[in-house]
Amino acid sequence: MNELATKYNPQDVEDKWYAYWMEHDLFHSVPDDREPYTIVIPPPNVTGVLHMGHMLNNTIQDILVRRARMTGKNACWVPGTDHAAISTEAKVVAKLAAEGIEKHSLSREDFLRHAWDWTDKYGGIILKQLRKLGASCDWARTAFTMDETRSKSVIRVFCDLYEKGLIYRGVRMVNWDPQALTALSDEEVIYKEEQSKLYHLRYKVEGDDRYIVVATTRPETILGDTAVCVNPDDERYSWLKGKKVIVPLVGRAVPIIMDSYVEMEFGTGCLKVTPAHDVNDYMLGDKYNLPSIDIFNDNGTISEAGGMYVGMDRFDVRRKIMEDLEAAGLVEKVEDYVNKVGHSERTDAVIEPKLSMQWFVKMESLAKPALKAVEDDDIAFVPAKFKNTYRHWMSNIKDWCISRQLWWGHRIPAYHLPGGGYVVAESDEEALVKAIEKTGNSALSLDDLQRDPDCLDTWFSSWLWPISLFNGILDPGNEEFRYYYPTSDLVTGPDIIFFWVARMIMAGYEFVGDKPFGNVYFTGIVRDKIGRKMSKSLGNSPDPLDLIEKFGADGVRMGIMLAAPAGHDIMYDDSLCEQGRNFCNKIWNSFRLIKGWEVADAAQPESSRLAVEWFDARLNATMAEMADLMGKFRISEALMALYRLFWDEFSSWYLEVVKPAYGQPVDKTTYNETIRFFDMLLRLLHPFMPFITEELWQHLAERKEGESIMYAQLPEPNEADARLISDFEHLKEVVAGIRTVRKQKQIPQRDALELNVQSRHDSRLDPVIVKMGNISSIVVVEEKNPAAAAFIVGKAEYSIPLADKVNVEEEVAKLNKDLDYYTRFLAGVEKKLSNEKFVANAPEAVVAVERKKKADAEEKLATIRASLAALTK
RNA sequence: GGGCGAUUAGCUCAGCUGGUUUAGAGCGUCUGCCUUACAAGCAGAGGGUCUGCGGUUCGAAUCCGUAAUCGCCCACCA
Repeated sequence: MNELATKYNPQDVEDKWYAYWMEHDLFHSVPDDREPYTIVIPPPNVTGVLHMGHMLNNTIQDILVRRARMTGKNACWVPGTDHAAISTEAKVVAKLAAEGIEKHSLSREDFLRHAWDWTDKYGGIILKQLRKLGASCDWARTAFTMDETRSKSVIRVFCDLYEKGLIYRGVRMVNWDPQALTALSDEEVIYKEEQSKLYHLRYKVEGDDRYIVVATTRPETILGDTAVCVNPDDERYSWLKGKKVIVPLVGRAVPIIMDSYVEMEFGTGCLKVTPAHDVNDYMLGDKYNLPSIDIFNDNGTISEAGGMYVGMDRFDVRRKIMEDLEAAGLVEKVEDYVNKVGHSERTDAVIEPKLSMQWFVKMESLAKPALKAVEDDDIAFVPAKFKNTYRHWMSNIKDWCISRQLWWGHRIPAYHLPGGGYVVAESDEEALVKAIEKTGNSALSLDDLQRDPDCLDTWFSSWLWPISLFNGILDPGNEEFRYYYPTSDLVTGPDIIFFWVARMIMAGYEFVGDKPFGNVYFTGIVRDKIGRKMSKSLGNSPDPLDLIEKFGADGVRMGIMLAAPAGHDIMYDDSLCEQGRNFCNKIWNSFRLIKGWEVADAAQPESSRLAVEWFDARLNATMAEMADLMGKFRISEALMALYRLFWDEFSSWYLEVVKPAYGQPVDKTTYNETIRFFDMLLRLLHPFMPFITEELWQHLAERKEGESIMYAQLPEPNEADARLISDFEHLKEVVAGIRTVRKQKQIPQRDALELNVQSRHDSRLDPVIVKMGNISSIVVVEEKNPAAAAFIVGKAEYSIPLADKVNVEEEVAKLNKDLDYYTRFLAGVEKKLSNEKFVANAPEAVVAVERKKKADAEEKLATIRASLAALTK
């Protein structure tokens, strides 16, 4: 088998095994008697490409799913994509624009045809990329938020909520994206701190030669001013009561209103009121019945209503109007000012608050059971700290603006009637029936009904995902839904806790009456080495596919997982992947070693028998530790435990002990046990590193066609012999001591040495010491041989007689160092024990530990003193 | 403005209800080694007054208070 390359080459195996798994349909799940384990993928944007965040997220899901499969569960990981209304529509609009086609020069139907073409062309690339990663998704179940079942589910839910009175339509101040030309929900607005200016403008008082100064960050909106507001308690302005001021440049006289909303300390204490373009001003306008002048077109240019600068962009106007105000002597001063500006999450355009007719969902009643479920840990958040964030949002929840002025998405199933009013229905036919019923006009035809032009927020389909994937909205009694729902774990980023997680929980209780999942694992955000978020614009995000090419999928998975505790951001660096790749190589070479052995019908050496016994215990201990850690979603710690088991215990110790001398065969018993261990290690590794483990597992024994490590089971660990494990730890130190002596005295490994030992309690593992240290014999001595190099392990002193090679002074110095250390250590323990309060108050067990420490230290000191005496007599 | 979280070795992090021989791991660093599985490796070594200050306690990285720094979330001061 040593014709195998000395280096593992992932490219030779990855695609091969993925194809094998697919060919044998190993990812597919159907309901059966086993316990289900279900994960639904957070659907990536249909036209997106894989980035580091997906990489982390999907690696975790694959680990959970593969492990579940290997512990006897019926694991089902459902993949799919999201239509991503705004961002997909934006991409299509941009593509059309590049071809010289304006969106609105097309009919809705033609535009949608282009959008579907685009989706067919670029859609699902990301799912193909996930295969490179090894994702064991049940591809036969691949869904799309705009496929038939999901679309019908969305419409059904809309109608249901409408019937329940939880959906309403009305004119409200909403977040307007002037680039995407649509309303957004509050969650889709990202506030960014920006360096801007605070402009102090002079408003002349009507019929007076005085003026007042108003501070604003948005001078262009004076075109829509319909009042100026001051605090009623502000004595500086009490003289203004009942007066009017003239809006600069515009020349409109507007009233002074007085409201305690205005902070006297801020700016000049005078607030200009533009009800159409600011949420608070809207509130004031409402309260004081002010006119509202909408000065913007939908695209952010000045409208006719603005009266000046018509057609100019809002930011150009800001510059221009300041010039004009300056020229007119109406600018008091301009200050630097840092404020927060809302940007569209999808297009990054600066949000414009805008009054418009939109559809909303009343959230309060939906939030109640969803909040309780998380409070009660019926749905567990990992890490739990996100409960705080969730609680806060849920208990201050606002109505959800669900309409978007887009064409790409689920069209709102509302039909406007000729004489005003509307009906909501799941189909055109039903709408007509309802319309006739409502109007009493039996002559109505479909042509008389105007379907509402708006689409629904993307998240209005995503929040149904765990339900609609199993057709639980349209057919809640179906077998699959009853089997797979509620799903087990959800793995996602904390950035979509409100967008998605919270809403799925609400949907679960509202539409099914049960939670959508049991645990939510929040991943960290992948950052670069210096802590910056990975982003396209910074160019600091590696392409995951390049990494897979370079380090292998297993190496990348391993590397990224080593650094990823739940909820902690991860600092990505290529060295992590290198570590993963190196580990693959280590596994590969261990395999080469074992497969290179010749097997003989010989007696098993005692050292090998002991090593087998020990490693069996070690393996079981780690299996138990991993099960515990995985149960707590401490995945990276479980992986680290396994990494160390394989590398430090199995490769560095077990294999070195049982490895036959060069050219010698290995006995059959040891060989079989070694294969058994390797098989079990591969199983443990498989969820983390699916490809290399499949490759080696297939080589390890004859396998039937279609057989796979994917379904090799992980047994419950046995009770591990803790005593044997700790004895072996002692042994490792002894061997290390021998190695140190060899190194210091420049004695090659091939020269056998005698080992002396004093005050030792156990000789059970001596054959292993003999083999690992190349020891000719272990001799128990009463007194230290002065011509021997010594070292202490635990309470025992070991020494290697070396005659002339030993420098007595050095040995004495070494012993004195130990003497000093343990003397001080003993002093510390004695101090504790002589403290009456400690002995009186500390638990008995703790005191006993200290007494044991004291006794051990005294015994050790006695040994050291005796050796020193022997050396210096 | 409110809240939450963090601060432990050069880096990334464990350290769970205070008491595991005077704080652990991985990576990196340094020193030897091309030893017949693996230099993507092997054998070793060094490295921390647990962010500062105060408190509680027989005992504090761990609990409390406080300050600083960083991060995140929420909020209608233009």
